[in-house]
Amino acid sequence: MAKQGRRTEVLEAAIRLFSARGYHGTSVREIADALGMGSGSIYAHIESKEDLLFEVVDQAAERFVTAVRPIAGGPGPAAGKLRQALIAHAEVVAASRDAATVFLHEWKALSPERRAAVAAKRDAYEELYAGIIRQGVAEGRFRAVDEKFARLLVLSAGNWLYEWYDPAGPMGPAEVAERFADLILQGLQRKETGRGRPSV
Amino acid sequence: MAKQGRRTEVLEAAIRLFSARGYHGTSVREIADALGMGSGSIYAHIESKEDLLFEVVDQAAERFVTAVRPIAGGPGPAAGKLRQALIAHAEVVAASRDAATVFLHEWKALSPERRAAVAAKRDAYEELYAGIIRQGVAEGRFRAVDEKFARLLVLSAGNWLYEWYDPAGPMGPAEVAERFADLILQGLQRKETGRGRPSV
DNA sequence: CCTACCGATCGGTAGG
DNA sequence: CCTACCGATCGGTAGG
Repeated sequence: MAKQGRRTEVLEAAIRLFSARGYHGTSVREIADALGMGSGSIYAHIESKEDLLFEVVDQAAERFVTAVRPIAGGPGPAAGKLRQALIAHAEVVAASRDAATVFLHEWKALSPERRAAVAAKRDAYEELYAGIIRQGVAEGRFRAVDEKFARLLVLSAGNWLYEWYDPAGPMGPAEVAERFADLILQGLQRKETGRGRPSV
Repeated sequence: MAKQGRRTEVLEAAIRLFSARGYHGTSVREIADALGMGSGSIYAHIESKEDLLFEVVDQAAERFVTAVRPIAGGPGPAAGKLRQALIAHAEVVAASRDAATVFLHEWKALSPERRAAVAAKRDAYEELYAGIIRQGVAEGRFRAVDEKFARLLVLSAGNWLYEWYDPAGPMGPAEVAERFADLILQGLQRKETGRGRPSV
């Protein structure tokens, strides 16, 4: 418990520092300093700096997949699933914003094999959204849009959250997600404007 | 011309390397190597590594603002401007993807003063989109959505482009931008589905 | 633009 | 978890 707890503290310090300064911009000494340790002592808890990065990135990827998978595979119409998936995504960002930042920003610093492992998880995550969109089109509730672009629009909004969302701010993650979901589902343009084709 | 051309080569090498490995992950020696120079010789062209980063980031920011400002300030309905702005944005990414990556990824590595200068340009850029959206709402062509979220949705799609868009791929930047614009303007959901409120 | 070099810092190890 | 230390590499400078 003590050793396990200390290891968690090392992870948490790494998340904070990697998020703020980047992987290459953070030294092992800085992580050790944050815990009041000597710079060599940290190797009692980790094997290498890159192991630490992988653990942070992989855990973050896992959190997203775990949160959204049951929604995508669950019952109900696609629009509701899309809304719930976005809420779940935003909640993960709100709860682990620094880890999400490291996941999205620093995976390139991993070795090729580990990068591939993370890419596989990210692909699996994106496929959850693709499935929801295909379902909506198949149900006839969504327009027959290109699935790839609909998925990219949703993921762009979700993935960009870490850049601007402040968990300490006035708006909760669910509220933020609902607004994006409304916009994505209903569009920016008024429906009754113009007759037939949209004005531009 | 010779010296000026060489300096441009230094910038271009820095863009490529900063984009691929990050600012802190790239050494001055690697940039010099890419140009077949000794590691000290690069200081005949630049004053410091951070100066180099600032120049790359600032130039990229300038490209986006320059491309979109005339559209936002020009004539015509908001929907058309939004479409044109997204196309212009995608064209900048297509033409300078690595520079856009450095701009969006590495600005945190700048000194506080320079970071503030870049943030000001980024804010000005975002304001261009805010203006277009306000215009659309004022015209009655856009739904009375929260301007902030509409702007964030557009910018998220645009800013995430550098992560997945391949300029060498089959789809041109204008085509990509048009698809996003259609989705954002019209929404994912069919209009005639359900009566009254959307199904979820 | 080169050669030669600077002090500082890097990730990591040894031995306790 | 500490102290002491390793070779390698860092950004940058001097003198030509």
